[in-house]
Amino acid sequence: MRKESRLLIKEIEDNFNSSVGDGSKRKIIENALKVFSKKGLAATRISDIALQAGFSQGFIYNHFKSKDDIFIEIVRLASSGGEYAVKQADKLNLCAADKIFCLTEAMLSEDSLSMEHFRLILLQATTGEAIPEQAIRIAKESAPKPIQALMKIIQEGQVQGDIINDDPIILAIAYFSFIQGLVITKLQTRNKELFPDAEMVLRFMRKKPADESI
Amino acid sequence: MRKESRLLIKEIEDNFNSSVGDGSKRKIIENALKVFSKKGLAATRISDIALQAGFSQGFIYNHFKSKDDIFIEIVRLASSGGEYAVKQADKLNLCAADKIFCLTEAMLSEDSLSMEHFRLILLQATTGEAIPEQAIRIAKESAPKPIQALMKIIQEGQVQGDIINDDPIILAIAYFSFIQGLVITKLQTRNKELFPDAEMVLRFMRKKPADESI
DNA sequence: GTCTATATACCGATAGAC
DNA sequence: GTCTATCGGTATATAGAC
Repeated sequence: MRKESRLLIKEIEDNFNSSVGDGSKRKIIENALKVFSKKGLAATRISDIALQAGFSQGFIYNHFKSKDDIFIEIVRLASSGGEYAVKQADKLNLCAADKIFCLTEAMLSEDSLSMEHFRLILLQATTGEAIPEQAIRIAKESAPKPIQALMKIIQEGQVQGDIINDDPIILAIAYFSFIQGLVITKLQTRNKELFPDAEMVLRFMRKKPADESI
Repeated sequence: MRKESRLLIKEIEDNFNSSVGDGSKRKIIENALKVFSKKGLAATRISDIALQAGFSQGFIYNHFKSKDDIFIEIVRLASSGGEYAVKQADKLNLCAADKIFCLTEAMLSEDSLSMEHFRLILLQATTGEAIPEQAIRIAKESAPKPIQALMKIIQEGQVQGDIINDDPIILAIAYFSFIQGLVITKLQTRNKELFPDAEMVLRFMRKKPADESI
């Protein structure tokens, strides 16, 4: 993995850590994130979260009004995370194609745990119907932002001649769909060897397969 | 869309229709499929299914032992569907790359409704934890089958010189991940114009971008 | 600040009517 | 074959103890 990718991962995790607050509330959110991403909103019990966080069931209600309330808070966090990752990638001192390469390595990395959970939460928030109205609204409103940010990098890459001259929006949508699917697959199989790398992923938008030495 | 893709869609839908049985039980399954794929197992109420199917709540229990029982039945149907689609694509009288092209068009088509729902159900069955043990087992056991079937076509394409000489398993995994992600994106946005086509999707495994006229 | 105990409501499943 | 009524279990959220 490139050193810039590692930097990116660290920045993403740091951003998560600083967004999530402190004290008991932080503990609740961190653990709720894990449980929600595994079981989904409807199937997780407040007692699951409490147990995982090391508190009693009733204690959760000192910090949150309801289960939905916790979920909405997490969706809010997750919604800002995606855009942040792309923006940080854009700040790297690399050509556009390499910025996207590092973003991809970061997003597919085993170490981007918060990223992985976030994508699952947003998945639930946008595909499910048994989700608080407010969570759906937040997720839908923020969905275009990472796409917009990536579009900008893609256009830069098209000018530089590394990226295919298709509609940048469609390329960006294809990109995040691919990443989404890969994260899900990784979660399902937990097989680290038989897994596509960033090089393969980016081939669908690269003009020349660059140099086929992997 | 190619005519072979339309044929494929028809075969997939027919296969679904003939697998699902008849009478009231069929009505329950068809409607449970819709509700489950939207809300997830935990969040759907038996009454949701009953309402959607036009029956009373208690009537469901004349045909199924429990809510889990319905879900397991659907997972069973979904599990056979994916492999069937790939096998049918393989029977098309085309070169390997074109078989995969048609498979892709079929899977991304608006008309492959059963396919879309199936993927969502399998997604739940493999990523969720609050899922009946039997459903997880069925889903996990069947997961490698479409991959195996696609691998065979990919290898054929590599011999024919149309597909990149990467590990066929990894290419197949990447392919289904991509499709999975795209189906989810399509469901989230419902925007038919700004959407990648089969040509773009397949670029990551094509040796030559063939002829770049789209 | 944290836990225990409880009320309130809801849902899955059953039993029995038509 | 289909529906209505109901029981029992379980989870959320509250209230009050320590």
